[in-house]
Amino acid sequence: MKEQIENLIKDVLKNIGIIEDISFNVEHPDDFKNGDYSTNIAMVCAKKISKNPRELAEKIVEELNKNLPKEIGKVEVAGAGFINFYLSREFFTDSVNKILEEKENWGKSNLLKSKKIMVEYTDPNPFKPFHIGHLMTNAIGESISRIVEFSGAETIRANYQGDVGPHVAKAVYGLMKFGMPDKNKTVSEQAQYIGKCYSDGSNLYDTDENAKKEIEVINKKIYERSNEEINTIYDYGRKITLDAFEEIYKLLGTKFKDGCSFFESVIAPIGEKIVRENIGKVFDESDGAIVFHGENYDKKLHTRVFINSQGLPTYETKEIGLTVTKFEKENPDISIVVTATEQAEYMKVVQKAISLIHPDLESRMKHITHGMMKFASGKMSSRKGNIVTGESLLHDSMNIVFEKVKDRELTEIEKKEISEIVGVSALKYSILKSSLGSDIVYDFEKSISFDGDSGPYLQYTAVRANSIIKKAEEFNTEDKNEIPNQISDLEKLIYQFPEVIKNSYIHLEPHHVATYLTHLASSFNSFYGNTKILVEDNKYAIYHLKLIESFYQTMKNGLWLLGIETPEKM
RNA sequence: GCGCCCGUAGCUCAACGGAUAGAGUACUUGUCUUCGGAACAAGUGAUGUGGGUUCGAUUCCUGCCGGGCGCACCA
Repeated sequence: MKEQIENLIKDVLKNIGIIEDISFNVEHPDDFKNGDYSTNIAMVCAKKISKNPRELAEKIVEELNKNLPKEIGKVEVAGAGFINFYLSREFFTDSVNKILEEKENWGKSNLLKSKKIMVEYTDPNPFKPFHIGHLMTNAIGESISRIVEFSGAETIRANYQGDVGPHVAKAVYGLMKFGMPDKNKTVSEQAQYIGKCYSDGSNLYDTDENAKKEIEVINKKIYERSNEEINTIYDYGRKITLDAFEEIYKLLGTKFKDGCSFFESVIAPIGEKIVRENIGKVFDESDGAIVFHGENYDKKLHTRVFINSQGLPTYETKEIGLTVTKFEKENPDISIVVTATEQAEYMKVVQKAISLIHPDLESRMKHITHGMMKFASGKMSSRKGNIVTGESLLHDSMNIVFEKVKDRELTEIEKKEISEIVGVSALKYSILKSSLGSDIVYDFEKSISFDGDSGPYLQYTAVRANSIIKKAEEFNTEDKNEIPNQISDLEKLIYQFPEVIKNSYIHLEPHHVATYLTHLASSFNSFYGNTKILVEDNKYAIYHLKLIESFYQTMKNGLWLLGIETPEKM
């Protein structure tokens, strides 16, 4: 529709003798009383041809009115020279029908057709807890994956996990000292125990000289796989913690592509080889280490160490190995990496180094970053008094939802499913509702309050819509097939869904979808609160039901883009 | 010190350079013998600060103030 209006305007400009190539906007005004679309063309042109913008606007409208397509009801001049387009009843009725036809495909586009996009996100480390940062990165990465997928791209979900290095040695040391986890306990409990061994081992490393020495020996043996006992402990701990991550991914709705869970143990030697091959070309020796002088290429970059003076590869080198491996394995058109902002500057340097070795990759690497999660209440401990991890936050959220639905008329299985779906939604929405730039403040109480600006509110609104659709099956709609002349705000919002997704993709910002859905839900609730549908004297019942159904479909598809499921009831 | 990001109602967040800066929450008031009240309707309340560019600036440039992150052998 937007393109159609743009073309109409271009034709008119030609007709009235303005052939200049001028860039102008066609957008949705904030207020529906200013039309469904609006353009600033007259104001942009007026100056160039030194004319009064309002007069020019009048003239353009006069031309437009000569040949108005059926989708446009009327065109008006307003304000300083805006031209406002009001869409017709026919347009809205058609778009409702279109949504009902397209169903789960409603909102999909071909914007990224035949493009392959890899998204790497989450990146937790085996032997360590799944913390809140991982939860954030996962929510954002999953949503971005779904947005590009909906835009027609072949999407590859990838994950990168540090399964070797000092943190692993500390955990293995802890396991040797305090004993292996109880195999009768759940995977999650065993993983928590291993996480505790890591943190205890880490403390000893800092405070106890002997422990430090032992851990360094263990670290070396893990790399070499030279000690039977250590290998057994390592293999078991790695498996348990990875299995625990899988359980979390399942709850969060993430499935990484087979073969695209990359591990540091495999990646590190690949990176090291590349760096060593490029010493003297890209990398230099300095104080016994191999470094990259970023500032030689761009004043805003800095120097980073790629191989330390003991000859060991650093994270920078591994990143090179990872990037090259990704492109060799899947050859994506674009490779997106999602991490916290603290890695922003580091990544710029690494990507510069990579693009010197592989110039063709420069424009295909994208890094998007997000802030940290802070807590409104200041309480950093979970309900059980432990440090809040991503996993504990998730379970606390689900438990609170469970308490809320405890007394409802639902089966135990339904209650459990609902707590999972709604608990995840509360967290994800809190993360995804803001733009990615700065830190977010997480208010635990607010996110599960179910009011207004929350994931559960959106789900609740969808459930209400679904409920009335179900109820309508037993309602006699005969002779209730008139179409109202008046166009509701709900209709004016609903057809914009594909444009919102496009906008979200262009900026790689999921919050546009979240903001839109909240606006949409409030518009639905307003419609619902003011319109009696299943009553005998509603001659518009059939159309109203269609409208509600198209709302439900839009909300469901929109929530999916945020990685949130829509429950049947709650 | 240098670089990157950010300062919007009491609080948490929106606003492709456009119209009267929108929501939620909190507070005040009203609606309803509910097609799921976890609702609807109304009111109060904001662009850190000084310049500049523009027909038009929360948005772009710049000075200052205030926060976050990063700046060589951690990941």
